[in-house]
Amino acid sequence: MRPRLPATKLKPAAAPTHRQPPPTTYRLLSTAAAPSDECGLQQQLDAHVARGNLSLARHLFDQIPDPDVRAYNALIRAYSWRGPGLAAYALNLYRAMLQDRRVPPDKYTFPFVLKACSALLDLRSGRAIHSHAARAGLHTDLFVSTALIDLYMKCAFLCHATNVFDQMPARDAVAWNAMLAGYALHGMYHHALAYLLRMQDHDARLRPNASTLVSLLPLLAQQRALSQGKSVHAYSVRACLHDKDGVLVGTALLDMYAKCGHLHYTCRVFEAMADKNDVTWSALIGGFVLCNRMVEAFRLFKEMLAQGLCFLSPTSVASALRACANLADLHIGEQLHVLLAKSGLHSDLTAGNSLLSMYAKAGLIDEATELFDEMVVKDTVSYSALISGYVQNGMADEAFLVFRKMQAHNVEPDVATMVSLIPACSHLAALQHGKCSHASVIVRGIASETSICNALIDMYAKCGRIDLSRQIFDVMPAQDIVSWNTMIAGYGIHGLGKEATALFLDMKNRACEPDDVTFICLISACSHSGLVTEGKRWFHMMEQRYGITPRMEHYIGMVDLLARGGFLDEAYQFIQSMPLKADVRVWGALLGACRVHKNIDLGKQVARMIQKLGAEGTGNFVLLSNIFSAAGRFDEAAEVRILQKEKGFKKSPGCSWIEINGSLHAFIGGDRSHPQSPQIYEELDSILVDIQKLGYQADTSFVLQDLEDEEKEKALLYHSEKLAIAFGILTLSEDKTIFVTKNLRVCGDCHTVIKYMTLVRKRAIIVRDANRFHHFKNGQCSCGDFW
DNA sequence: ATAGGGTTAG
Repeated sequence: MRPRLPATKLKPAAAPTHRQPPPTTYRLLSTAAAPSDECGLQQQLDAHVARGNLSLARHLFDQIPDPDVRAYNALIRAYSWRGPGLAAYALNLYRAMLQDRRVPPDKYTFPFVLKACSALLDLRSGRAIHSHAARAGLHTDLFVSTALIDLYMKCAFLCHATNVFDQMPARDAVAWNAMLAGYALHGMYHHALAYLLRMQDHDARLRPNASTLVSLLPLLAQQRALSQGKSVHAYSVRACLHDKDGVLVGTALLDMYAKCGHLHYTCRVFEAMADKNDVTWSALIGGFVLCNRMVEAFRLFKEMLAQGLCFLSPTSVASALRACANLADLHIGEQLHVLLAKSGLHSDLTAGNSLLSMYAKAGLIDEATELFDEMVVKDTVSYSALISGYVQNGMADEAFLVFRKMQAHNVEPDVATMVSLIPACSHLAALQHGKCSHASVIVRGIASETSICNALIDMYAKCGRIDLSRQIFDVMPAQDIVSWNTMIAGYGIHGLGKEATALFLDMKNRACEPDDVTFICLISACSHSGLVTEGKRWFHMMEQRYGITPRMEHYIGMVDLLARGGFLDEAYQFIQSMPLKADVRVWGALLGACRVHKNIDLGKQVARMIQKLGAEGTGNFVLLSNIFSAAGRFDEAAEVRILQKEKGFKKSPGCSWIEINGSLHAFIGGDRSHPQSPQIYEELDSILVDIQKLGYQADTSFVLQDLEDEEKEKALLYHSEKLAIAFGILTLSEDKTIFVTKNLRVCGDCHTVIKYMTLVRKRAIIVRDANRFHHFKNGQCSCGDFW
C-alpha cells in the first residue's frame, strides 16, 4: 500500500540525472516547499541511501508515483549491500520492477539483484535473472558477468561460473578475482592458483591487486605454504598494496603466518600495520590460540581491551573462550561471560556457542544446558556443542535426546554433529543406535568423510564388531593418523595384540608417521594381550627411533603393561625410575594390578602413595577400598569410603546394560527396578545352584562391605553385570551372543561366574568393561584371566 | 581478512 500523491502533482517520467538542468516544473513546486518533485525525491533518496538510512529511503521511494529505473536501482543496490537480512527486499523490488512493465531492468539493475541472490544463496532466482539478462543482451556485460560468477561460485555451481567467465568478451581484474575468490571459497587451491597464473599470462596489464591477495592468502594458509606466502608478502610490499588496503592485506598476511605456525612473522606484520581493526585483533588472538600459546593469547586479549572497546568482537571472545576451554580455566571463562553480557554481545550466536562449549568442556554441563535453553537463536553448532558436551560428561543418553530435539526443530545435522553423536553409541555400546547413525550418515552423503569414518571405526570396535571397524578402515578413501590409531586401539581393547602390531607395521609400509598417541594405543594393546616383552620394545623404539619423548600417558601404559602382566615389582621400580613425577593415574594402574594379582602388601604401599597424592576421581577410592576389603581390613575400607564422601566424590555405582532390539536395559547391583526383576533373580539363583555343582566357590574378597559370608555371596550374585547377563539369557534366543557393557571394571568374582555361565547355559557372552572386551566361551575368557 | 561444534590414547 503506497500512499499516492494527488494526480495533479504527478510529473512526467523522464529519467532525470544529476547533470540535467532541473525541469521547469521544479521551480514551481519547490516554491511550494513540497518535496514531491521526482528529481528532488531522487536526490533525497540517494542521500538517504548514502547515509545508510534505508527505512527513510524506502519511505521516500514509496512516495514516488512512477519510479524510474534509477530509483529502483538505487534502492535495490542499497538492499543488496546489507547481507542476507535485506537481500530479500532487493529481490522483491526487482520482482515489482518486472511487474511494472514500464521500467525494464538495465545493466545497473542486474549486478545488484544478482548480488542479492548470492547473499541469499538463491540459485533459482539467480538463474531466472541470468536468462532475463540474456534476453536483454546484457549477460556478457562486464559487471553482470562478474556478478553471475560470484553467484554461481557461492552456490557451488562451478561449471556455470566457468561458462560465464569463458563467454566474456573482455575481462578486468575484478572478473579474474571473482573466479579466484570462488575457488578460494571452496578451498580449491590448485584451481585458484591456475587462474592467478593465467591472469598474469593473459594480460600483462592485469596486476594482482589487494582483493586477489586477500582471496589467495587463506588458501596458502590452508596449504601451510609458507614460502609462497612470503612471496605474496614481498609482492604486496612492492605493489604498494599496504597503502590503500593495508588492513585487509595485513590481516590476511598475519593470519597466513599464524596458520603456518610462524607467530614471529605474525607479530611483525601486526606491529607494522598502521591501521588495525577488530578483525586484525581477532586474527592475531586466534593465531596464538591455534599455536597453543594460550597465556599470550590472553595477554593480547587484555591489550586489545586496553586499546578500546571498539575492537571487542564475538570472534575475538570466541578465541579467548577456546583458550579457556583448553586450559580448563573456568575463572577467566566466567569473566569473559560477564564481559560479553556487559557489552551486549551475549546474544550473539558465535559468542553463545563458544560459551556453551567452554562450560561443557569445564564439566559444567548444567550451566551449558541452561545457556542453551536461553539462546534465542540456535543453529547446528549450538546443538552439536551440547551433544558433544553431554557425551564428554558421560551422559550419552542425554546426547540422543538433544539429537532428537534437533531433528524436531528441523535443524540439519552436519559432519561435526554426527562426529559428536557417534561416540555416544560407542560409550553406550549401543550397536543398534550405532548402525542407525551409520545409516543416517550414508543417507546424508557424508559417510566417506575421514572424521566420520574414524568415529565409526571406534563405534564398531567398542560395540564389539571389530570386523566392521576393519571393513570401514579398509574401504575409506583416505586414512589419517587418527584412523590408524583408532584401529590399533580397537584391536587393543579386544585383546588382539598381534593384529594391532601387524597394523602398526603396515602403517610404516604406507609411509604414515606414527605419533605419540599411536604408541599409547600400541602399548595398551600389548598390555591387554599380555605381550609384555613386545610392549617394552615399542616403548624403547618410540624414543630411540621416532624421537618421541614419553608423556605421562606412556608411563601409565607401561606400568599397566608390566603390572598387569604380573611383574609388579618391575612396575614399581619403573615408576621410581621415571623422569616425571608419577601422578595418581600411574599409581592407580599399579593399584589395579595389585587387586587382580591379590598382592595386598604392595597394594597397601601403593594405596599410601595415592592417599598422599590425593586420590583423584572415584576410581582410586573404589580400588583402595577394594584392597582393604580384600585384606579383611574392613575398618580401613570403610574409612576410605567416608573420606571419599567427605571429599565430595560421588560414588559412581557399578552399572551394566544390554541392548535388546535397539533399546537399552540398565542395571545397578541389587537393583529390582526392572519389570522382569523376579524372573532375573530367579534365574541367577538357579544359575548359582548349577555352577556350584561344577565346583564354583564365591570369591568374597571382592565384596566391599563387612558382611557374613552367606550375605557376601548374595551381594556378589546380584552384581550389575550378572543381572544384565541373566536378563540377556532370558530374552535372547540361544544362538545369540549376549553382549553386556559395564561402566567400571568387571569384578573378579563375576569374571569367574561368567565363565561358568557359558557352560551351564551354553551361551557365548561378551562383556565390555571400562578397560577392554572379555569374550567368554566354553568356560574360558579371551583375556586369559589377566585384565 | 578473523571466528563458534567434531574423531584416537587414559
